[in-house]
Amino acid sequence: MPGVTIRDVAARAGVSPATASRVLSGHPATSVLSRERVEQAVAELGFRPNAQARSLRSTRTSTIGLLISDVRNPFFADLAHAAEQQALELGLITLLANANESVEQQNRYLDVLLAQRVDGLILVPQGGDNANVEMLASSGLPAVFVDRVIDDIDLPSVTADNSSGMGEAVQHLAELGHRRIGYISGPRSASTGRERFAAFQAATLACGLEQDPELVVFGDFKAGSGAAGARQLLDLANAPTALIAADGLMTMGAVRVCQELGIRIGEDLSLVGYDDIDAFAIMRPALTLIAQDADEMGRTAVRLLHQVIAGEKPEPVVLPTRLMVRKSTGPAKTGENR
Amino acid sequence: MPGVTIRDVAARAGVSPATASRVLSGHPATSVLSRERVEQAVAELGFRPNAQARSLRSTRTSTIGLLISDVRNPFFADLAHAAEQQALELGLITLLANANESVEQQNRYLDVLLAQRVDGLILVPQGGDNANVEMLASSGLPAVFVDRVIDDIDLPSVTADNSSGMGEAVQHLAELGHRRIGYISGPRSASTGRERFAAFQAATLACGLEQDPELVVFGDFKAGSGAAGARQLLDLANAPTALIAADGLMTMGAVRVCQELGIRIGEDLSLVGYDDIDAFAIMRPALTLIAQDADEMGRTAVRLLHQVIAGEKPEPVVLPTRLMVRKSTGPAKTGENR
DNA sequence: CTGAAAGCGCTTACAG
DNA sequence: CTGAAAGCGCTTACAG
Repeated sequence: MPGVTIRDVAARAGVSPATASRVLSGHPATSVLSRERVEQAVAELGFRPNAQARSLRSTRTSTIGLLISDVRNPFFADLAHAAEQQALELGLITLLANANESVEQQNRYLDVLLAQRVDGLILVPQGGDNANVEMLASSGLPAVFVDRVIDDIDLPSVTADNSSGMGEAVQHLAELGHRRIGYISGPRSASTGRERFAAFQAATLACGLEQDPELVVFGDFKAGSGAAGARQLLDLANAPTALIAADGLMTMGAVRVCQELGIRIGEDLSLVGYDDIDAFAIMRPALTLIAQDADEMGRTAVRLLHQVIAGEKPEPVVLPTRLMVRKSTGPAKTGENR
Repeated sequence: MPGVTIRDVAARAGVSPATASRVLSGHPATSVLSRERVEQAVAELGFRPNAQARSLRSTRTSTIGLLISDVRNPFFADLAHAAEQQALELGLITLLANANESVEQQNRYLDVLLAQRVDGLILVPQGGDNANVEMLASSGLPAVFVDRVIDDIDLPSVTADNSSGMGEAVQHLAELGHRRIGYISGPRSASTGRERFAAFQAATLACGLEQDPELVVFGDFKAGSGAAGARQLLDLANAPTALIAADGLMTMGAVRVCQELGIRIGEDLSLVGYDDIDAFAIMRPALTLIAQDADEMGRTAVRLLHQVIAGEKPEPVVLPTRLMVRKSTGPAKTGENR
């Protein structure tokens, strides 16, 4: 393939490069004879069109970028998988990029993806320096937000209702008699971090639970911060009887700490996780959690992007979240805290 | 950005496109004055170089492709993350593609990645139709295999020692008194599937365990097949007292089935998983497993590819695997099988 | 249905 | 240090 160009193909087929190009791109104005000859030449030469040159001319790549915040987070892995399958159905190829929960890295990939001239971009925006995202939005390149959103940037989006599932979770714990609920929050820089936290505060207020600021600790959506947060909350002189973590990885960290500390989840402490991850189903006790549909979110993002590419301006989509009650939540221990 | 080209920048800076290009690409032969002017023009215009055009001319993209077999498999997610970080350190940007354990999809992405003219490619090859991979190998594009390998294709590779960890696992179970070990194998189309299975057979033979073909079932490295396999093995009239699954996802499936069946892992049944996944550490009982270092594998793959790009021909690397004994394995139940 | 020609946006010897 | 010019590999009006 190296060095085989469309002129080689054309020469071998005895046609002009223009005709070869038409055959290759399925243009209707080609004769059967040309088609046969060109196709044979392509096969013989092992010709592989140079996408760079092609899209330089035609300005389409049939490729979309999907910039997620963390491949290692099962939620995003699921989302990416579903998005990619949906894209395939629409004839689009997905190039995945991993921001690794870092704005700097996000911005770097943003540059690359734009430079590669993807036809569109699906973005889980990081918080922080939005200059590049603003540039993206104003560049006219079809783009949509998924999962997270940046407030002042007007792009179609698919997000989850970060409020209802959280509300159900708090109410569930309140009904079990918990008064002091510890909260391991996502970062304030992410819309999901802010919204879930706001929902937590609103719900604890509505249920008349304690509003002690000590009960809230901020993490970064990674496991380490969930572990650190759990440790800090459980070390409190007046420790909470229940914990909610605001994403899957932080939940993992919290579970690990409980195990290290010998705390029996579901008995000594109630724990509500976030995201319906396989690992949470096989844990014993199985984890009560706030579920969102990662697959649907990924598929919807691609569909929205497809509409944007087609020139439409789709409305924002908000997907439901819901509490799945399993075995990690139980009645609050009255009297002493463990 | 749309429409802003290097000539616009040059015009605004009062220099030729050639000079603008030199400044942009850090060519030494530029005056301070030109540099300043061009940089200012770039900033004012929000110019973003077109990577397509650039690499069409220079034939380098500073981009590598990483084609993995399943994003949702934590092993590959970890590997991808580590590879990407290592690539960044070497100034390379990673475009991730997900074959989804399908040759067809792999081949499709292979086409795209080649068409995008990545500077190199890291590939977890699927089994089946190798035509495209052969083409890749003979195309001269720098490429390396990671995790899996295709026998007759001579490409540098980094793999794990699929034999030693498996050997330890079988021996461990034998020492606990297990005579009938069920094995949930990966597909024969993958080198890892074949090698682990061969190691299992060799080890059971060496330990003098039963060689009943009924004890082996073949899956596809996905959770569903692990579940189906476990169910089939546990339904046997003469069911095994221990199970080994050949990858992380199939292990997850097997665990799920045990739980559904009310089988107590570590007591009624010993279970050895594959891959050192977070979920397996927080399970109760914590899972005994065969661990390989996904991070190191990802990093090594990038390093090898980097060498290939530099014109070297690196030796294959084989990383160790090892048994981590935790709580899911115990003495074989004598007498009745549950 | 086909070909000659121009051009997509850059980079790079070649002169100076 | 700089510019004019050619060219990377395609595609696409424009004529015919």
